[in-house]
Amino acid sequence: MNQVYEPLPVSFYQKETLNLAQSLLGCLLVKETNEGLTSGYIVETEAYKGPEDRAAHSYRNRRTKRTEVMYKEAGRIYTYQMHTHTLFNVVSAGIDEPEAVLIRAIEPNDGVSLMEKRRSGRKLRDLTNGPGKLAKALGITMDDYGKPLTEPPLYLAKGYIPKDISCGPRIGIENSEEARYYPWRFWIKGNHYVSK
DNA sequence: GACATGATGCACT
DNA sequence: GTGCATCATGTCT
Repeated sequence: MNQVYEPLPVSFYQKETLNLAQSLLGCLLVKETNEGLTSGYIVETEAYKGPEDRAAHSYRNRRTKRTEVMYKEAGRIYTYQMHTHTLFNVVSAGIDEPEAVLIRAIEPNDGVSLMEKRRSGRKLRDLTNGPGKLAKALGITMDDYGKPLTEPPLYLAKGYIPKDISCGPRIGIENSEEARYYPWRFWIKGNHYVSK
């Protein structure tokens, strides 16, 4: 299949994690598979900041097989399994700085019918408005773990500049004590496809 | 090897 | 709003 979008360069990812989490909003997330090309504009993200962030997998520098890619350079893919779902993160910060940005929701763009098929015929709005949902809709799996986001089959491309960004506490980390209140979740204000 | 846990989603009330 | 399926991963033994 021909590549129809130009991947963003690695320099795009080389910024402070909270900054990157906001910069990702409006970018086009593209996945190419044998079944076809699917894409969506990122509308919701969450930043996870390394050793001091109680909610991060890399809290207290916990370096395991799962978190290993977080210690690599920015712009790599960090996927992991949660219950029966795959969640997709963008690795941020420098070498040995285990930070990442979770992509929580996208706005469907290309390949909507394929995404509907992968999501058992659910309606447009329910296709990609959650981290597990968008991974399934785009066909993101653990096979993508550790690969660079700067080339197919999974990459980011230029999208649009969001008009207005909101922030608030992250979702689903109630057991993370003080970290549960950090306003490190970002979304495009008023967007129809934000998860909550 | 055994066991506890969860950055979720879905069905149900 | 509440309950729970379900399994990879991490930790302890």
